[in-house]
Amino acid sequence: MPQEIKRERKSTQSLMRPKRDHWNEAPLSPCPIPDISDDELVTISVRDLNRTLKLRGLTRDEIVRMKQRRRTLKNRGYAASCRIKRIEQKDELETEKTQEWHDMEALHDENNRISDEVESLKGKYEALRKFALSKKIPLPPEFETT
Amino acid sequence: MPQEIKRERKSTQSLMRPKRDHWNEAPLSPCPIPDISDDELVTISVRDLNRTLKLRGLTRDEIVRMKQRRRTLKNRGYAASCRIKRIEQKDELETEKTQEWHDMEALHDENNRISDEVESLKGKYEALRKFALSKKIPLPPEFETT
DNA sequence: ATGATTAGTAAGCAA
DNA sequence: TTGCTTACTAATCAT
Repeated sequence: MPQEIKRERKSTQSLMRPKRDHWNEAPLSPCPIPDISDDELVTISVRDLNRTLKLRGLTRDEIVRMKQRRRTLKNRGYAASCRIKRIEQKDELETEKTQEWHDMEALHDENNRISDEVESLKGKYEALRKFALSKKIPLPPEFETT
Repeated sequence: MPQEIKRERKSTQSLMRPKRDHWNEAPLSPCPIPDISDDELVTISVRDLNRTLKLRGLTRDEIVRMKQRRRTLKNRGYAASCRIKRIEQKDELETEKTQEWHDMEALHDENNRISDEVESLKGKYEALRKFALSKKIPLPPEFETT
């Protein structure tokens, strides 16, 4: 039973991303030319980088590796900001949630306040009605019910 | 200026594999010993795995690599469920948020309803009071104000 | 040993 | 080419 193999360099139609298998891949190649710090390498413009590489007389292969290293360093930064963005969005959601919770509480309080007012008014109204009745005043029909 | 701090990978040495040109080259020898599928390798118990490996007469180094591959495959699964968990939690937060939004709307409606009731009662009370006054009935002090 | 989580890496997509 | 997002790996931590 053969293992699942290899690395599909050009998976054309697959909607799903191919599973990577690092076991069949080459190890990382170290920075070919120390002399340019990583900070510089990611910061420098493409144009300046090319010029610098030419000036130092690097071979084609070394140039390719420098380019790759640049890409890798950039990717490192992208990944980091992607993670930061993710947790920020999560924090944002949680903040909004607690805010809504507070708003809800306020609405509940307001609700209770108004409900009390309703009760109070009902009592007042009823008291007035009873007072009128006690004075033997015939009330119009709209005041007959509680 | 110091480079950014990179986390040390201690056991790189033992994982070193022969160099291979980056892409488009047949793998020299698949690291894991075929004959045991990845599915089996992650599923099987440690005890059974050890027994199987012994039976097949693998070298110490091969055994170590099989163990490492097992760990790697497990890690792959852990990472996957970690990602799933993350998006599930996000979905959960969003669901709760929309739920709270609906609850808020309901509370607002209820609030308006009760406010209307208050207005209605105030009107009724005032009407009754005016009616009483029109009948020249002296009202007790608690009914004097609106 | 197992499971979870993190940073780093490359693939693939989008602009 | 650049930036972002994803799956995967190894390291690290906790159990």
